[in-house]
Amino acid sequence: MFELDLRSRAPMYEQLVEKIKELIINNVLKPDEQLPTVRVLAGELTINPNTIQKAYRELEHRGYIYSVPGKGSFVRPAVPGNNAARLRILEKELSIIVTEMRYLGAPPQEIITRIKTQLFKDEGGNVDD
Amino acid sequence: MFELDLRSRAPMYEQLVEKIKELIINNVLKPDEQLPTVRVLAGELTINPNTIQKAYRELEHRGYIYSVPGKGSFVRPAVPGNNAARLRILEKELSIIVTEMRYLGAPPQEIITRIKTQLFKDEGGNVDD
Amino acid sequence: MFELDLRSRAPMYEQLVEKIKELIINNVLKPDEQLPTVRVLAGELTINPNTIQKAYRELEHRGYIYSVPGKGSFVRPAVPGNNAARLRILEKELSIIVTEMRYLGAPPQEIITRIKTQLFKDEGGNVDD
Amino acid sequence: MFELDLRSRAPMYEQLVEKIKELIINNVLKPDEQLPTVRVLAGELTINPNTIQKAYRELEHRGYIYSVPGKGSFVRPAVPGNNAARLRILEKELSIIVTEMRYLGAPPQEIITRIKTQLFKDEGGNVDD
DNA sequence: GTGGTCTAGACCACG
DNA sequence: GTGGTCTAGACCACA
Repeated sequence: MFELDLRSRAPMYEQLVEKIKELIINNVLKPDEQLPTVRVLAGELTINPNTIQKAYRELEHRGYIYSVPGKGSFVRPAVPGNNAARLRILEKELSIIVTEMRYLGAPPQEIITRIKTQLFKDEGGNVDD
Repeated sequence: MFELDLRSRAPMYEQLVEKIKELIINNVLKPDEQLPTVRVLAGELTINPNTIQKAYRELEHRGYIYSVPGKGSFVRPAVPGNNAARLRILEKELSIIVTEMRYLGAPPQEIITRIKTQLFKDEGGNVDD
Repeated sequence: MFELDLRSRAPMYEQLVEKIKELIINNVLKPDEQLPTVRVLAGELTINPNTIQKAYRELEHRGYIYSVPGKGSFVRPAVPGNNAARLRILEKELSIIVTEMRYLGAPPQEIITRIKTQLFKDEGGNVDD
Repeated sequence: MFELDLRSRAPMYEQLVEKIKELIINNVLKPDEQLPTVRVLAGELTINPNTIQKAYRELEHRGYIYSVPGKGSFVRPAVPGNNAARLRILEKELSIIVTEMRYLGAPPQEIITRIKTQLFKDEGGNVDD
């Protein structure tokens, strides 16, 4: 289910957080769906349960999941408000990346097209301006 | 000139690398312009010269500056091409960010407009004089 | 295991880099094999751990090893391709050396034979034209 | 006449030594031909005369030129004996380079061809002594 | 006076 | 116990 890069400089719990966050964002893990338990996931990935625990705690702290003691961890449904702060950060990161791509010689039109494709990819095909 | 976040979990040399890279990309630091010397910058930021040197060395490895022993460190002019690998990484990062922004409820059209404005803001005029 | 020349003008970390690179290239250190830990090697060579770390970091930058924080450093398996730049440098160096050998009076045929023997020594022994 | 790379990490006097050695080896500078005086060369390259001086001293030490006080520096004719030590070093360097090229995926036959071309490139031409 | 190397010793995140 | 970060302070080659 998850593929971790043992060679990566990024700590494993961090990789786990990103992977799960991606699954939630891409709607692979549906709202209120239960995540694998710490023990099960630790068994599948053959890594320390503490590492899973840490990743789940981090995800909870960032608002992507919620834990019910004695039951498990579940995907927290997205709430379209209260994300202003996170969005500001993402906008800044996006801006930095775009600037660097341009600096490295990527054609601006190509960058735009790529973003559009990403934004509208499963919406019905309106990629026009 | 530079502001470092001492509380951040990112190491100081890494923060320095990102800051300087940004200045180069945004053409604040011009090609072949000399960077502050290791000792001067260490003095200004009141951190150890070795930390500055590590940041400069990293920037040199990544191709953004070059160091001439006994003279100083200078901005390496960008060479279009041979950046394919780096661009691929950036494209992936961009994809992930855009997906998350969409998930958090950011209006797609607004994202596009923002990027366009940024990309074409100094389209007509050359940035350096 | 490693012998460093303290009198050499080449910095110790650079000598280490070359030595280890040679061991990897000659398959003495196998792919994914763990290198001695920074502290162990520092102990054996009676030099500062930071010097070892610098060498390891340099090897990582050059793509010969990878480091997993908390686990150790390992030989990165060679990936054919993407080495064009490095190969161009080596070809130029080879050209310069051969030219000097010829200038110093080394018999050309002897040079060829030596290289052939080396290249095909573990391939079946075809040393013919 | 000479092109120095100011960006290179190699010290300028070292670059000078290599460049002049190459000219001698390739017979561009003939035996007993006079080299430019320190002052003239310093003027042409717009670098410090001390740097030229150091390069010439190094070349003399390595046996490629000889200096006549009050007259200038001259190319020392190659003596096909007494080069055994230098040749052994070059053979070792050659061996290392070939091994790395092979490791990086260069076809052995191509390496051989390259060396042969280099060795015999002006075989039929003038070998006057 | 510059960048570069090296040492000695401390602390931290990670698994 | 690992690699990684940072400090404080020393010495060297180079131009």
